[in-house]
Amino acid sequence: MDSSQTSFEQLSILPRSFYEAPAVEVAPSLLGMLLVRADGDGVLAGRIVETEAYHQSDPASHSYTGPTARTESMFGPAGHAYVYFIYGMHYCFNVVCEAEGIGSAVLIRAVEPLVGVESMKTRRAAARKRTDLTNGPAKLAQAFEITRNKDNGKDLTSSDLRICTDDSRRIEADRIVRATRVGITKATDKEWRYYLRGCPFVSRL
DNA sequence: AGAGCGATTGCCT
DNA sequence: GGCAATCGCTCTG
Repeated sequence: MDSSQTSFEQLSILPRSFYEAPAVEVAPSLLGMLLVRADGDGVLAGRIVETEAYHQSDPASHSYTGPTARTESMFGPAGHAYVYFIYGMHYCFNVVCEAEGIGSAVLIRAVEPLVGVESMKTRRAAARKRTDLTNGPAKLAQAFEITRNKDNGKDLTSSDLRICTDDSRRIEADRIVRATRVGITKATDKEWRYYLRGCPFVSRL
């Protein structure tokens, strides 16, 4: 897709009602939306191209065994961030879904880098190509400087970390691929991963 | 109190 | 394609 045509003056932040739905519905709806970090250091933006849904009834989900100190924000109100630390070195970013008290979220697995690419490169030393900048959950967290301390629990409708819509670019339903999730060992049969067909910024085909 | 593990990544063969 | 890195959280004793 041609990213240079994006007009950031037309962006509007997704309302909380967008997230107050089952994660399996929010996950494909998020494809094509823009993840934006806008703080004192400048603006970073990327188009969401790959997501995964997680739910309380799902053995692969962090919320499966009920709320803990680690997963508290996943049970919080919709439209907030759930950021977790994994493998001793990586952060992953989720958006919380459904009503407060229900452990439901969508993992953002990949975005197409659009704005602040040079800034992202300074944090992603291992990335040799633009497609390696944000094609994985921990990679995009590093590129957008998303950490648990800084961002866990943040309200995505009213903070420096936002998800916006760009109305002119609705994703056609036949461009969305549904597949099994990546990296999990339980409930591997569930097809709760969604990505844009043929998109080079997806973590894995 | 301590062992084991994980919604990953990058380097090596 | 295989595997080490690295540590907070969870579970067990």
